[in-house]
Amino acid sequence: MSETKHSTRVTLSQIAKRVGLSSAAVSMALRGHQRISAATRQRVLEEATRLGYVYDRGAAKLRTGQSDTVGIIISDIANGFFGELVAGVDEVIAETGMISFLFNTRDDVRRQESLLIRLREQGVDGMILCPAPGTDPALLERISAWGIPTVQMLRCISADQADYVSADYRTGVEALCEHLLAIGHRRIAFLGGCHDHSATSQRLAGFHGALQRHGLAPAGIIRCPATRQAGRESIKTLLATPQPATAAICYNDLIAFGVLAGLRDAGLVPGQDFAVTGFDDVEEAAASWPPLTTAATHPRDIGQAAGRLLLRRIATPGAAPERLIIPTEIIVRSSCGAKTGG
Amino acid sequence: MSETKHSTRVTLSQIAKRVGLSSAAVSMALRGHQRISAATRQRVLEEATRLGYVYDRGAAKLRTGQSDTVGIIISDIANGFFGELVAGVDEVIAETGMISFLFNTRDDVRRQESLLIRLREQGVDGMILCPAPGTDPALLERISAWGIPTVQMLRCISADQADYVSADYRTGVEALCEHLLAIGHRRIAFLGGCHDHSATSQRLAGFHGALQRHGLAPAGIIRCPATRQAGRESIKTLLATPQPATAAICYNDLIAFGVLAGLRDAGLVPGQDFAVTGFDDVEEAAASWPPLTTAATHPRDIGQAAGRLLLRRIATPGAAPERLIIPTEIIVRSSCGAKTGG
DNA sequence: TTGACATGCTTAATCGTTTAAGCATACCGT
DNA sequence: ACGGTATGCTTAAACGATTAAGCATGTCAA
Repeated sequence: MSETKHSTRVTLSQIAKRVGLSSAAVSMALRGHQRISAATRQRVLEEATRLGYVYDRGAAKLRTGQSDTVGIIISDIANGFFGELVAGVDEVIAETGMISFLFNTRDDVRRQESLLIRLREQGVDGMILCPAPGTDPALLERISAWGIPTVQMLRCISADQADYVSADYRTGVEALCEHLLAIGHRRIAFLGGCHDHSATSQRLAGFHGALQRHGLAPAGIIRCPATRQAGRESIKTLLATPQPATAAICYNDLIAFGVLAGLRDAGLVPGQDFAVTGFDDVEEAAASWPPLTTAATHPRDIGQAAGRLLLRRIATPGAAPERLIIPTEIIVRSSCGAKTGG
Repeated sequence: MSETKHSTRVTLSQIAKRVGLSSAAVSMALRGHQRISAATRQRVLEEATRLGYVYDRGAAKLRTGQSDTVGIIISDIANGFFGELVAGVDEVIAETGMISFLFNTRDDVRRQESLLIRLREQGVDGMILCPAPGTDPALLERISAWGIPTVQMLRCISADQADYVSADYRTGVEALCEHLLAIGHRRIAFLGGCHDHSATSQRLAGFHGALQRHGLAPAGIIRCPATRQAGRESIKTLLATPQPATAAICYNDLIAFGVLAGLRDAGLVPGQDFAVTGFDDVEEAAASWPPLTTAATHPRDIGQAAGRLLLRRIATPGAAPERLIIPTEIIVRSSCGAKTGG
């Protein structure tokens, strides 16, 4: 309760002195090395807790080269979707006794760059990266030259050079589009995805694919940031066109929520006068007004998969890059509600 | 481009060898020590980048005892409110060249405990802690014995033992309650706050204070987790009571959103048949349906304040604990809309 | 009795950086 | 010419852990 002295760390050799051993023996005892007798081990453990010993991971890392630490770099913690994602990664990582540090680029490439440098200096054993839009295509080469095992998550710079885990954006958007077509819509727009990255282009591929199969053209593609506010403004722009769309497929749920608000601003009833779909199925989607038709992306599963892939990569750095696409399911709610006709 | 060798780190002494200096001189040169000539410094810098030198923070920490690292422990990254909060902390911390590691307890005390231990082993220079409900009251004593400067954020175990930054929950709820009273409500309930911690009790104090001033009693207090879903269910429980309330003050915006949905489930029009207020003013509050009356808590400001307080604490560990309460402002929107009468 | 081998430890080196102390050399005023 | 001081480095010892190699013992089979 009062034995600990401030400002001076308890070390292995202090324990060693008290129990009459070498610090090497103490180190082995604490880690359960089999060449140390059970009795000795017991004495060491007791003395360690008595003195208030704290393992110095920095010192250990210097010697072993392993930090038991991985970095997770994501673009936006404020987006609830990422909360689940990170929780998924963390479950898997924590199980092995490693710990995951979380960092937020806010989709700023410069910030991403400085975080990467910092992680490298810290000597993490691996990284999970959700690359910011505008990331230098050569980044993966650079990272691989650094020798840090890395998994790309949600967005990929190149799936040939590093592992990659994501949701099946293409098929998800395709299914949403098919649904809108099935209930009679012919003028469908796509909203969102302000930067070019894989997560955007895959969605657009699904969008175009579905339309082409029906011999239709997009009724508008408006790029905007993935925020509520941007969605709210985009829908106004869309409605101001000569022959406005009757339905919009949004980049994600956040934008869709904005669109719902924007429609009400314009005096329209979402789901009745205009159909809206989102993407991700965040918690709010079921409770919004009207409830949102969307594609569920299972962020926790994606996170877990990314974590497992990273662990595998750390264990066997040489293996060929893997690519894991987690299926999505569309969930029909009333935001795409009644068929509106043409 | 191809000079770097894998698996073998470039060190100070390698640079030293190439430029014909001691590793000590190289260390000083890289850090801009004034006793090293400009010419030497230049040569060292060039050789360092040529060899692809990477600073080893672990090794430096071992020697200096400083990690230039702080830990932020929060309860729920999935809550958008925390995103801003963390961004605020980070701005202030990053400015000094330090870096902040983010961790998520998910309001689990056991997880919080293991994170704290891990941060201690990592040797962070300081922590910002948003304690999980049910945290041992003796925790602050323990941490202070560890000698790690710590700032409590949003929730406090004890404001006498460590710095504390928070929003003015009491006054905020009081103002919301006064507003509801002013527009005619007499039966007002409080929803949310499932665990006992300061952030809950302060809100309840504001609630009771305002009611008592008008000689009224609460029309119900329902405890529930701070989630949309919980809000949606709580309002049903509330409406099922004999003489149901006509207005509800919710613990935070998330719960309020749930309540809005729950009211619609019950066939009521929120803001017209029943008044609802939230807390925090998250982005969604302005765009929800109906827009939410709430108290703005300025999470970014709180984060910045916490960051600054931590820096001060690291600089002067001996100073008396500070307590900083950031004011809130109520924002009236239509969710508490028309006076409903009694 | 002897060699082989297992057991339970110790010794000493090492990871990469920082820093106090020391040591030349040059420069300056007197 | 001489003490004093500033400049620009070097030497060597840390920081706290891990680990390869070594060294006493004890045990056991032949």
